[in-house]
Amino acid sequence: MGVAQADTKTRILDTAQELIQRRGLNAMSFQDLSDAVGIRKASVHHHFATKNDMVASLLVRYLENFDSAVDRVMSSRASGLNKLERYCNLFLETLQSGGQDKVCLCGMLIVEMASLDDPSVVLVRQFVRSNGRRIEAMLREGVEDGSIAIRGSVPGTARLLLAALEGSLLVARCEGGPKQLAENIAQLLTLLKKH
Amino acid sequence: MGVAQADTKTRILDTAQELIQRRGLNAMSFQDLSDAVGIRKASVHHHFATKNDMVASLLVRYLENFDSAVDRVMSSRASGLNKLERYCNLFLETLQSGGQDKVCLCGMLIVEMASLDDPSVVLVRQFVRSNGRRIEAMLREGVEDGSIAIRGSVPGTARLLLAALEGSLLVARCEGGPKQLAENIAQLLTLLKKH
DNA sequence: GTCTATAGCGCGATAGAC
DNA sequence: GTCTATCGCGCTATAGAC
Repeated sequence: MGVAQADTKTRILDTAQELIQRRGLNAMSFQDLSDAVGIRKASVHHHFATKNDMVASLLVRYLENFDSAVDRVMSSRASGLNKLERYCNLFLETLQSGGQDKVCLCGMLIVEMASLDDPSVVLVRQFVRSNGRRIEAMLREGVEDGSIAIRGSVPGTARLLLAALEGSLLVARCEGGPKQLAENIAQLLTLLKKH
Repeated sequence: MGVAQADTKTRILDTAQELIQRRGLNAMSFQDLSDAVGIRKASVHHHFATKNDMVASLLVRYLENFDSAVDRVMSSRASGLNKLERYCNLFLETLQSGGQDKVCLCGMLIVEMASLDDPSVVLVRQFVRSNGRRIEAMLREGVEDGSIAIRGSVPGTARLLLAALEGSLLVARCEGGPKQLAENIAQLLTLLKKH
């Protein structure tokens, strides 16, 4: 068998994710997917009956992958601050992976939330809540191990941090690119570091 | 003459801004505008030949209005921190004005930048650069008058602040609403306040 | 400045052969 | 699982009467 090519369903999802993160949900069509994957539009519909089904599948996969990546960061032996730094770098990888100009899939879909149907809306909200909670956990660890000093509440700081990361992804792609995002992350960590 | 109704062009722009901030550029059509304003689609085209012309006009007006609002904030006699607080509240007003669920027009258009043509792209970039510079000015004032203490560079802090505001607008509309945004702003100011 | 009417296209989605 | 073909709709944009 040798190295198998990713199955069609996966290739469709990969392409869809790339296009949505770059252009947005409403600027991506089944025709775009069909062109990129190299099959016909009707064949795309065979794998995903409707556009909303596709987005929902995409979100499930994205949340799983992101969660796994965060698991890996959190299960390391590093300090709270160090874990947080590696968590922030997940967003940097998002911007850089594939081509450029990508934002967080959920950041994009929050903006286009009015175009989403029921299952997808819930999943986007879940991403925000889940990441908020995990940032909280890292902050608490950092406070306990002495690597982080926060002003204000832990949940408040966590929510601000997530918002700052999503916003930095946005702004970076119109001014400064990955280098700008890296600077924003460094600045964020400076604010949290215990001096 | 009494109280004149806003002219048609203005009413079209008002509606377009509302719809774009709520749903996105690609989810707003000339038909939507025509329905909301109460004239026919062709009449909308009389005022704005193409969609891109309309977005460009909208951005020019938005940048002017936002700049004026920032002028008013900056020309007051308040401390640097106080000015910054009032500046942040401009974003809170954005979310609350009209209906709800609105994000910054430029935040929305950064996300949909791939769908923009030349004049509009430049204007969105200009918004980011201009606001970055003005936040820098307020930070410097605050450092001088002793109301603000920053860690890291002034330009770095300014860029992070703008990104955090844009991101907070996004996240707030999917979790927590205006109350959440207000909390994020309070948290931001806490980080900057000299203790 | 507003209207009716329509061109021309791309979209999401479906039917049915292979 | 992929294909050809097509439906029905909404979109941006234009032509031309009033």
